[in-house]
Amino acid sequence: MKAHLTELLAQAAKSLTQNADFDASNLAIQLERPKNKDHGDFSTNLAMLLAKPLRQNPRAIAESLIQALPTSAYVEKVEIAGAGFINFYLGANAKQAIIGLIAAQGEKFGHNNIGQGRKVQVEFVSANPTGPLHVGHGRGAAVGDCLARLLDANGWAVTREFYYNDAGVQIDNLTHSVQLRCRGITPDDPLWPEAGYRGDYIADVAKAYLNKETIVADDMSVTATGDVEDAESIRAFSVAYLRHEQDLDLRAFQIKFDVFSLESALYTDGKVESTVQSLIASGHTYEQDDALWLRTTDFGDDKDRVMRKTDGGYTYFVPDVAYHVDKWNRGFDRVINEQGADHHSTITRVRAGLQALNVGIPQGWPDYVLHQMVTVMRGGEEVKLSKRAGSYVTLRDLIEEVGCDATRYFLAARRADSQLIFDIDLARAQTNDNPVYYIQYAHARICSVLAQWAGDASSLPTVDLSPLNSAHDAALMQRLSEFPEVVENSATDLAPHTIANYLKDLASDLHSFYNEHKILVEDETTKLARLALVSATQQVLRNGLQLLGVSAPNKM
RNA sequence: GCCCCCGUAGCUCAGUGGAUAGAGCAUCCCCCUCCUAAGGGGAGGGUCACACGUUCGAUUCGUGUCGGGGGCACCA
Repeated sequence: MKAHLTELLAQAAKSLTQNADFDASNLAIQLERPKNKDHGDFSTNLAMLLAKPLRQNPRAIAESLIQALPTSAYVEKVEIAGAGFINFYLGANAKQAIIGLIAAQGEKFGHNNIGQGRKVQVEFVSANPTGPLHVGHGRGAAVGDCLARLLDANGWAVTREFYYNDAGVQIDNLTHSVQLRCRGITPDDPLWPEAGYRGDYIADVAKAYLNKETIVADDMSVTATGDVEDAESIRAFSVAYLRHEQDLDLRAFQIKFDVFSLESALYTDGKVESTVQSLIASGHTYEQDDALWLRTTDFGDDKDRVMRKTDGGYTYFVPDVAYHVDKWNRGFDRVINEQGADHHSTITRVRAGLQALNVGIPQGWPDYVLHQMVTVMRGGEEVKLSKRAGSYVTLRDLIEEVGCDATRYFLAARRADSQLIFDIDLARAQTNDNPVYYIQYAHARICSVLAQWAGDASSLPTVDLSPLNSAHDAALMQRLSEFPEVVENSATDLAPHTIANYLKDLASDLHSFYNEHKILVEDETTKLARLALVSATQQVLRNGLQLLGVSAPNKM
């Protein structure tokens, strides 16, 4: 419908400007849905945009545009309003058409092929295997998974990837902590190192290690030797144990990854070394103070960065650059890294490293979506501690307390770049305070009506829709027709929260409609038309909830 | 000190160049002889942090100030 109106306007603008020395063909025609119902179904500011080049006042231009507008079977009325807005009022037939479209497309309604099957990788969570996942990882998981679902719905071939650092200082600390626990030393002992991990789960790892258990994680399997002196065995076992813990966290959150990437593999495969050699060959490096530096200031950084430390080891961003070269070589047209905002400083360095290599990677590749911190509240107070992890709230605690659906919804329903307050009491509430239940309830209500009707739903797409002429009918149909635009914009902006907002609005329209109109009425034509409308609504609620990874229950 | 994000109703948050700035909660008032009241309708509540610019038009863009958070190591 939008494309249809855009075409009408383009033709009008063309005929209007053909005598002026101004080319209207490359004019970006903006068509929006007015917030105010009195401003029609669609509105354009085209006349205002043409005011300057044509040197006429906007209202006069609007007048001429309307005169030049080709006739359309869908447009009922066109009006000029305000400073020169042109408002379109659609006929009932145009609005009702959406019901047939939804029925025909089913679970594909709202999807498009903008991605054209191109490869995109979404890297998210990427927690180091040093403990259970916490709320912050949960936010990354909810946002990242939803991004992946959105891109999929927009025609991209999506790979979900989890990268973890299984080498380096943090893992040394982990190994040491487990080893101490094996020897019976606890965190309250004076011998316990400052950098050691203090959570109770470290004791669980130690116990399992001493029992010579075998751990099978999603991407590895390790059996403990039980030898307290064997640091290498402890390291491998601890990493596997905690990776497995994280697998369980992710399973509880219903998130699956296609690929797990290990930092250590970048070293063993020689990818780090070859990246370093390429960087040296690029001429963007130099030696100073016994260290090797990358001149990241050539690419917009505020100071150069050390690549190889005086002790011979590489700094963290070097394997990170190697990892992204690997992503590029794997043929991803697009890469989106979903991370906590505390990793913000890596962006410039990784991109600088990739540009320095000069292998054709576009500037600004890869994309980043950074999420801000999560604060968990219960009973009006901040929750800071958990039994398992000690110093932070774990994702699994949260899922166990409020459920997977509510946790996913709340963590994905806010803009990623805003700080998020997670109110446990609200997320648990089984009342209309809680947007998750509000949306799911709309779906369940429809299911209930359809079940009581007990008719053949496959006959609904072809029924006479003419009884759908009330304001509530129109509002609901309009909302349904917006879904494809929401799915597209949400992916373009990498903003999954707009899906959550849309669903809340859709549920609201459904509840209003439901309250105003009885569906299972005597009059057969009216009944079938309303059933067709709620059936279409049910489909869109499902499709939307699917994008969030939230269930659509038939009963509540 | 420098960099990034945020600052919108009492609270949690949408909106991000356009026409009277929205929702939910909270407060107050209505609606179940009726398909799930986990619902609906209505009222009150805002100098869109502040200032100056750009624009026909700024909550939205730019600069600065003030708040909140995060990052500024040869840690990751």
